[in-house]
Amino acid sequence: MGAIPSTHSLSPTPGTLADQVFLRLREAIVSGDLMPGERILEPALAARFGVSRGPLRDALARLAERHLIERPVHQGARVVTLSFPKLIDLYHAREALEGMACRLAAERAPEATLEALAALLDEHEQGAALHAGAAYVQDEGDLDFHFRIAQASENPALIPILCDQLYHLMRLYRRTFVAQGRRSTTALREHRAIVDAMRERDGAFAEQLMRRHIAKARRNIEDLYAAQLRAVDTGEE
Amino acid sequence: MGAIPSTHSLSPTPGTLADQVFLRLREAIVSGDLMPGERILEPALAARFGVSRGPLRDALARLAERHLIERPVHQGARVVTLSFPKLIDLYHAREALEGMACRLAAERAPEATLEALAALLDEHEQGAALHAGAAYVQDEGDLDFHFRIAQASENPALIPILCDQLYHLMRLYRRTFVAQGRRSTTALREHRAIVDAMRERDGAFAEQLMRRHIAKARRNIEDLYAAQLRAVDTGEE
DNA sequence: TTTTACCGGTTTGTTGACATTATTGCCCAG
DNA sequence: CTGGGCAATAATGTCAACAAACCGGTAAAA
Repeated sequence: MGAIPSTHSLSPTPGTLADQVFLRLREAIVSGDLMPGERILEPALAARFGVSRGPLRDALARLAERHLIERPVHQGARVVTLSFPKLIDLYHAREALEGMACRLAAERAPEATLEALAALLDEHEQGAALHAGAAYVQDEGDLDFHFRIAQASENPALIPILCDQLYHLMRLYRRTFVAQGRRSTTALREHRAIVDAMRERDGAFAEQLMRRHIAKARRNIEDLYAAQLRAVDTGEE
Repeated sequence: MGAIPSTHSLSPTPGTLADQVFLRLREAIVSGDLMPGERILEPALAARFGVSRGPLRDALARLAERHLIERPVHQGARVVTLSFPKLIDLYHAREALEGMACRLAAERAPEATLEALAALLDEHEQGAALHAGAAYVQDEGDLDFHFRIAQASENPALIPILCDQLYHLMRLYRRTFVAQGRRSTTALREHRAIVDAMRERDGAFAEQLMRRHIAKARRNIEDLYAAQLRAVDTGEE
């Protein structure tokens, strides 16, 4: 459920080799198969993917452009290293971009798209009722919701930034900073309010709701992190 | 004055060959040396830059990731084609991102940075008085102002998007859609108001002012474009 | 006359090999 | 025993050559 339907599942010719390597490598990074900070050896990876270093380097150049890897000169490539401040920075960017995406979607998106969004929230509600506490699928569902709103904005300047860059970084961070506990039910309510505003075509209000929603999530993470720091500071380990 | 101080002008080793080709090629595209929509022949460009196709393809992969060129499979690379709707989309993205950058800069940036911003506006005022009507330097100055605010946000998620992606696309569009007439003096006043709010550390207000400033510029362009369309429609040519 | 198939030339995507640079292990001095 | 310098090793950046795919023109067929 969810994930990225960007490639329309064309099996015979998924494009060039470099494209395939790019996709597989990105998935390997985001899914945690390659750990953050881990060194990437070109010969080893090329052999693992069964291609030469040419297409691999092409893919590495693209991934570096999307900040999923870092490539200091003559020192090879490393998976990007994560940090809490960077995660907070990400949330600030999301607040601005997804707020605007929400406004544009509310103003422009066809009725059917907004209906589909509402239907998606129904699914999430049932999913939450069924296997309650399955934080992973909840998180994926949350990202899926935001992902679809970005696409509904129909703004080709916003969509790539959100869907091709920030979205994957978020998935990477979620795997690492597992924190963010029981916010799913209240988050679902906020999602409802956002979609309601969009269906009323109130772009300004929808933007405000989305921004508050993301800011709330950010503050939640900041609090959890601060508490964690305090526990480590005063306590054991 | 102006331009991008990203590379700290290190003459001996400006990095790898691919880096140099990337920078030169980006400049060639943004400066109009390579026209929008123009096909890019790899052997020809490689010869022109005096390198092999390897580093060139590396640079092409990066430029494609930044949406400065398009690379359909097996059909070579073309400089991105411009359109008026895309420009409007850009302005929406800028409104969101630069608004947030402005808020963060107002809250975080050191006092000296804000003073430097005010000083920059003084320069712009004198420049406008001196060679009044030199639209080119005014535009460059305007971009420089926005560029510096992005950096003052100190948010490594926002800065690359604005400074490495949108900024260069803006330069490219300004060369093509030359319109935007006498908005420089009123724009300068708006810049002043923004910096004033920042110096008062009023992040929310600074964000609002920046967003209105960019939205105003967008509407100005939209009006000019609509008028231009009407003239073509009813008139000659 | 228009459409379609073909074919040569060109370009791209890919590969393997070469030179330069960083990293690792080792040896020796302190 | 520890730390610094040095050589061997391995990796990166780059280049030139190969194979598959596209483009244009030509000619045959409807």
